[in-house]
Amino acid sequence: MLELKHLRTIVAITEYGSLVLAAEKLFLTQSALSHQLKEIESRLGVSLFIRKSRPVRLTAAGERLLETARSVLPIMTSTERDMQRFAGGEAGRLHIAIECHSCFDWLMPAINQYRNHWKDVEVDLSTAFNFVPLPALQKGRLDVVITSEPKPLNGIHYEPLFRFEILLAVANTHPLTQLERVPATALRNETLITYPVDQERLDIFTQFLRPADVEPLAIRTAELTLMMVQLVASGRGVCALPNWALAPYLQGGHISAMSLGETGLFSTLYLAVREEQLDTPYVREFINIAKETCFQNLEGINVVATLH
Amino acid sequence: MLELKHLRTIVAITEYGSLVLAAEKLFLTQSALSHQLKEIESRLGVSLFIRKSRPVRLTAAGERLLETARSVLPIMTSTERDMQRFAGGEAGRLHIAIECHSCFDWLMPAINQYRNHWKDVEVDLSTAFNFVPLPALQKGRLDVVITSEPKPLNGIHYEPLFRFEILLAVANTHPLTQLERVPATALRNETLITYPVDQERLDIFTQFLRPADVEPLAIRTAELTLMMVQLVASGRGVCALPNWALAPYLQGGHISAMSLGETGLFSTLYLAVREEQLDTPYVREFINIAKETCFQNLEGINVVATLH
DNA sequence: CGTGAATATGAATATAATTCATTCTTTTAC
DNA sequence: GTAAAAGAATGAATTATATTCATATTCACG
Repeated sequence: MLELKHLRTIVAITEYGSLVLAAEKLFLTQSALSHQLKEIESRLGVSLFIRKSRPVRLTAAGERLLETARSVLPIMTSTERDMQRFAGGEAGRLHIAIECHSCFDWLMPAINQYRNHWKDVEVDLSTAFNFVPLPALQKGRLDVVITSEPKPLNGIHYEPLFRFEILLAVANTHPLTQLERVPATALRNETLITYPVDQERLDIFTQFLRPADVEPLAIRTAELTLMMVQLVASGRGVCALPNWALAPYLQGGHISAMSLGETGLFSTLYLAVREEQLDTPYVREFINIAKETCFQNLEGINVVATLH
Repeated sequence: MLELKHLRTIVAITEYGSLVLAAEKLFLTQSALSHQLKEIESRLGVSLFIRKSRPVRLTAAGERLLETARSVLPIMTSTERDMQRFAGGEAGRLHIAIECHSCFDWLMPAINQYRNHWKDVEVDLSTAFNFVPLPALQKGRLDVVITSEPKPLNGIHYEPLFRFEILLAVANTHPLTQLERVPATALRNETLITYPVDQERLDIFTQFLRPADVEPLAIRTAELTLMMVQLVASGRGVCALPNWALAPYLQGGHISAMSLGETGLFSTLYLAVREEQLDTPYVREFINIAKETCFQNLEGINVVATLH
């Protein structure tokens, strides 16, 4: 019934005091305004202006409508401004999911830095361990997925972040430290400590143990990298971790990192986004910051990583 | 650009989860809604819903728009409800002007009583002594005028309230109290006390002194009836007042009230409104309450009034 | 991978808004 | 008080916008 058009009309007429002037400001003819006013007055069953006087004056009902206009129109203006932000890619939603558990370590600082510059972007990070993140990305429930398995999917773009080696962490006192490289078979006698996620998602299984048809002696899980490292240090098992996740703990001297297999077990981390979002400024910028942060975190790590 | 229609659409779609259902609730076809949505999305340059999923889900921009809808639509609803009140004559404006100075005495209680039952009517009382009230009534700047001169005017209805006598108040000790009735000429030797308004508006001049071509010895003014009475009581002049205004002061025994001229000076008080408003409930009711209040105030006064 | 339900699309139609040309009303200035 | 000027209202014609109908396309789910 009532439309914003009418509110704008009411405001213009009261502000300029005549239909002629108001019409001009609204880029309409006086006739259009007169028709419009007549129409809404008859629909509402009230008269809004007293035209017998110049400048035209509001009736009581008109005053009430003006009051509404004054509270509603600014809201609409600011809404439209926000829409422009969304349209211009300055504002948006960034629901991020990580498949790779240790990614927290470098992603959190990246997100914090990003937030400082993109206040109008609603960032949300979920550890997507109980749903499949890539279809969710496709359907728009997610906006960014950090993954090491770039399954080709319609409309999904994978941005490579960095290549890293998955190393086996063992206690310094462990007999395995005597070897140059660790073969899959060596794990038959070890307790393997992993994050509490599906084995499908762990490269150590999919890329290393399964191809060699090896099962470790036992498997136990830990939530945090630190916990895993402590378990390893106290000789209760071994664990496979990305070089960059392991690096800080190697200084302590309690654990060693060793390459897996003949060639080492390597993987690449990708940042997946929908192709349509690739040129959106706020997404583009997130990708840039993510990459930068990776480089900073990886500086000097490769050296450590190849040590054991 | 944005219209309320769009806000209503957003709300309906999020509420019902599909265009089909939402369209039904909005009394539109699914096609209409799809076109509308597409249109506004392209105008804003953002997409508002993700249609690839069922139920359809809001994008970040859509969320923002929904937030606006939730704050704006209730305002509009309550505005429309108020418009209905205005249309139904339950709400309105009652700017009242009194030409007759002593009318305060009975009008104030009337207004107070009226206000209790008509909360949505904005009542305003102005003592219109520096502008001509009837043209203002015609043009809608006023809504009610209390006057004793029912000048026939286009579109103005005069509702008679009551007939009253204008009496001359004199001190009990005054020689005039010896006369049966006071002729105009008797005022040649008197100081006449009046309200501080134009003589045109005072019946004592227009109906009594001027026709007899008499000017009083002196004229002085007082704002309030009480002050006039006190001046009269202390012998500093005489004054002409409506019988009902004078009545309360006659008990005191310091002043007397006397008829003017051979037949007495009578006048009728009218309540003037615009004809178009005559059937509006809130105006009609004001007229009724005004009349009732008059009757109550006048009960028993006629007796006193004819005394001196 | 097919089926049913939902959404999108294009052309036709219906509705609503706007303009043009003119008349009626109010204000102002003489 | 009246005429001129400015503003507002009106009606018909026009234009723009919204809606529908018929149909194609897409998506969810088995």
